[in-house]
Amino acid sequence: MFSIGELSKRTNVKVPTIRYYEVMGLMPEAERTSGNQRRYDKAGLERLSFIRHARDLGFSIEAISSLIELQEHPDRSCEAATKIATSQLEGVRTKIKRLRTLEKELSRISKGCDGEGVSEDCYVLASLADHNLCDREH
Amino acid sequence: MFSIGELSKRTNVKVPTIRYYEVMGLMPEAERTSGNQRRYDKAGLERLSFIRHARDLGFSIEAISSLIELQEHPDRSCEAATKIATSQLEGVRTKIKRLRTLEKELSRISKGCDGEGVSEDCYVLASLADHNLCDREH
DNA sequence: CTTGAACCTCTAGCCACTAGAGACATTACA
DNA sequence: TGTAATGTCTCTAGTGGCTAGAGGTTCAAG
Repeated sequence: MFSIGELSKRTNVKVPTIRYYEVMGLMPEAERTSGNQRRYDKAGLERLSFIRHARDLGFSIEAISSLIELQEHPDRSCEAATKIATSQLEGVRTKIKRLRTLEKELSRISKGCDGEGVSEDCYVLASLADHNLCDREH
Repeated sequence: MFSIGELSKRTNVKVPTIRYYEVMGLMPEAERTSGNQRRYDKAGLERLSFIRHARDLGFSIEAISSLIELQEHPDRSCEAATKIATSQLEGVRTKIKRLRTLEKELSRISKGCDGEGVSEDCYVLASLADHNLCDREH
């Protein structure tokens, strides 16, 4: 049995965040000492590691909620869990695509100003002011 | 002179968002009709297009604030504006890197379950539970 | 038994909006 | 000119995923 601070150290999740996960229903309500402090065991540690890992991979609290429910009702869980993971993957790929477009545009804009000294007409500002100067949609 | 709704249509920025930009100091306080409704002219339209475009490129409200200030004091604005754009570009590149790592990991995890039928041990859930199953850090 | 660190609950703040309530203004048409 | 529909006004509160701080209690070491 260990305290919330111990749990925090072992998982690299901050103390208030652990309490937040409890409020959100991701962490079960912890056992308490006579003085009302939370105590955790191995199960708590594993649960929090799971949450942490999933958050690191960008899963929302809601998605993690579903995944935890699936863990607890293992019939058919695999299919459903894969679906959640796949949709997460799709989201990530979409974000990457979008960011790549932004990257191209921003690097074009940033480079515009650099060397040559038409100093009273900033290319960065001009580009932002006029979408027509852009190479592509974003 | 046109209304906030007109401006909204022309820029694809929602009406409450325009008001929000005014509160945040990105949009100047608009002229008002005798009945207290906002009226805009070409300058307002251009300003909002600028903001919209910058937001689309992921600039924060704060960064846009700085860019607008630079627009209004054009001495040395180019250098400073380029700095802001470059830092934005850096941020975007960092995000892309991170997301690529996630993508690899998620696609590995999602594929784990698909075909073969070890149905009582879901690979998605197992992977999330145990970071050691991961290929790399994230 | 005392001290100091860790813990408790509660509230508010972050960003960039978005939604909704309830009241007033404008506009199109009869 | 009357009226009805639509647009606009301000204000407050909610979103997600935490984070910070106040003010108080409990625990563990010496």
